[in-house]
Amino acid sequence: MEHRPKKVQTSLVTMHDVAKLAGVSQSTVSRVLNIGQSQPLISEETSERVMNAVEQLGYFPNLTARSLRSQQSLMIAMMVGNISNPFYHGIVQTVEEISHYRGYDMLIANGYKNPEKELRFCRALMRRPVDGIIMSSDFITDENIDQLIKYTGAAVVSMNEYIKHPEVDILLSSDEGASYMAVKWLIENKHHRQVGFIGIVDTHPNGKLRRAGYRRALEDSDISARDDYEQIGADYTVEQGAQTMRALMSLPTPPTAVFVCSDIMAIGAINQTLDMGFRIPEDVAVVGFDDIPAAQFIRPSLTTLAQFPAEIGRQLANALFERIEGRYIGPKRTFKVPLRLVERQST
Amino acid sequence: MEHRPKKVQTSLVTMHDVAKLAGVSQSTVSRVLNIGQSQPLISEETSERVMNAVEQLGYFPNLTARSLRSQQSLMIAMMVGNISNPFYHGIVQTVEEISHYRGYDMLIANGYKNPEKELRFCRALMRRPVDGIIMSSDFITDENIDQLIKYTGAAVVSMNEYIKHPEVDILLSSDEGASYMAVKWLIENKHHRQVGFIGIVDTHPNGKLRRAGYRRALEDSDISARDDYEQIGADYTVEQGAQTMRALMSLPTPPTAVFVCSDIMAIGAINQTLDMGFRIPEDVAVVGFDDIPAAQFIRPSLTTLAQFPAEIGRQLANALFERIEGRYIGPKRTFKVPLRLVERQST
DNA sequence: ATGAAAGCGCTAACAT
DNA sequence: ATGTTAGCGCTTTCAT
Repeated sequence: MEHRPKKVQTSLVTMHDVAKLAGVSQSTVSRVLNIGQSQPLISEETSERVMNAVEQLGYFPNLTARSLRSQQSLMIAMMVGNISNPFYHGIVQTVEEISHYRGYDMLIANGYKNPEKELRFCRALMRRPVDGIIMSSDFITDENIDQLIKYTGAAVVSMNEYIKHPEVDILLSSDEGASYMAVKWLIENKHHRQVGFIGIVDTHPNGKLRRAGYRRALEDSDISARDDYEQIGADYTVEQGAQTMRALMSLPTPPTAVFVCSDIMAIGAINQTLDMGFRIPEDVAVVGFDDIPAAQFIRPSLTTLAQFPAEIGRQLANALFERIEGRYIGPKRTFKVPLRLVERQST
Repeated sequence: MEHRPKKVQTSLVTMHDVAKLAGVSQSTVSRVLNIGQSQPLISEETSERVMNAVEQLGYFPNLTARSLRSQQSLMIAMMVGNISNPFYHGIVQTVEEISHYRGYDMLIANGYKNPEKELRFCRALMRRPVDGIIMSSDFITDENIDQLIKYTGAAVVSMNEYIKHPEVDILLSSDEGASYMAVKWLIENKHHRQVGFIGIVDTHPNGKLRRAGYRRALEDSDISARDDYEQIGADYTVEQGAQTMRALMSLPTPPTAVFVCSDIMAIGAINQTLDMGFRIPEDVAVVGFDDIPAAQFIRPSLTTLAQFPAEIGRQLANALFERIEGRYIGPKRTFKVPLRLVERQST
């Protein structure tokens, strides 16, 4: 932080240079360049002279100056949980595409389920106001968001149900419904009656929903839930998947199908099952959740609930830009994106 | 782009407000806040009064204004090939961490091997100057970079050998050396003499290096290269891996080991081999390149050459900040990061 | 040690 | 239709 050399350099060519070359005033140059925004009209001729000068000098407008003056940054910020989680890839890509299309750049940060990092993100945006914010957070509070909105005027969209701020749109995957669908499908289309479940501790909000869907599907099919068919892992890891599956398959009457609330755990479960000498799907069918890339690579490939990342990204970006551009002004909206079952070899 | 509502809102609290509350001039507030940078000294008392006012008003410095004035953005930009490529995850994370630590935010974009997108990235940075740029590009030319540097004064670091600009540091993985090491290891430690190779068309620069390493290892071991042992895929896909492996294993004397220049292809190759009734590693050993997450998940798990993403990120960020902060001023430097062989079940 | 003032490059209200 | 002018919030001379 110390030795920062003072850059004397400043923009090589400014509106002033363009104006001089074109023989007009600087504000005329601004008008020509920002045409269409309820500006007074510009004569064909000046407009052309200006554009020529722009071309000739290789002029680029300075967005920093523009932002300072117009209180509009042409930037959006996005915080994801962890960019190495494949779930975010399609979302980030779609948001990026839409943002670029609209002329916005994208600032990005990882939250890492770390309160410090998440707060740092907020603080960064208090100092460098952006026009819109998309976040997937675990610790950011409604008050943090409120401060952000009040101070910077940014539009905010969240991917987390726990955010209740009245001006923040929420976008969710329908985890409960998708789980219900998958389990129902195992029962009705694949004729399983002994369906096990591998979940995740309740501190993880999605875990609860996915388990709820599983239970509802059993109930709806008049299958009584068995405690020993519900295994709960400590975290989303291959090892936890293997361990919980071992418990399940060591039961006197092991399930004939298992719904696993995450692909990573499902992969651990599959490898464990094969190691124990069972066949998949003949002895036991396995369904995962997320459709990570590896789901197609493993053998047997994994039947799983796939997100629609592009759709999620599209809805996030749309909701955000509706607010940024003033096409929607109003209270919190909640959007749900469905999932689809991708049938592969494990069922 | 049309309906943008005019934000009248401006920073809620500015240096002026702080100054007024503290009973000092605005420039004094600035001095207090930017202490240490060859500023004249400030009296204990004023300093304290100012800090109190800052606290009391909840003041945040406006980085946009600061940037405009100081010609320093406290932002770095990073372009990766494709954020869904796991290769970049650790790199991005490390760069982010170091940047945040130094007080910089990170703008990000995907190049997608698309000339348009890559150019868009450059154009965006001409308008919104950042202090440093890290890029992994395929089409950006030395002239593009030169323009960027001349116009914005940004420091630039590249992950691509083809960039020859005299002020751009280059960071490379030692693909040739790593390939050599892996093949040599197959020959010497695993006693293979018939080692096949699955590569990628020469338009992909890494492909060339990985093949070169393979050939050099054979030569060094006095094994004559066989044309039919070298299969070249059209792209990095599971399908191409399977197809090329089928060709290899259909040979009258198939290789007893195959070095595949990418994990994705290696996974295709493994599944194909198993489908053909061969055992791995008993009939044929397989080594991949990259160590993507799925390499651990598949069965048999994949022996592969692993990048050191954190190390790559660290070196990229260090080189960049050395230039940004003026701790290094001078010509292009080239850094190499080694890889390591991760032995798993496929060998 | 502190204040006054200039100006970074731009937009927009106000003139003409 | 175009020019003049006043800032946006900050850093940094230049005074004192």
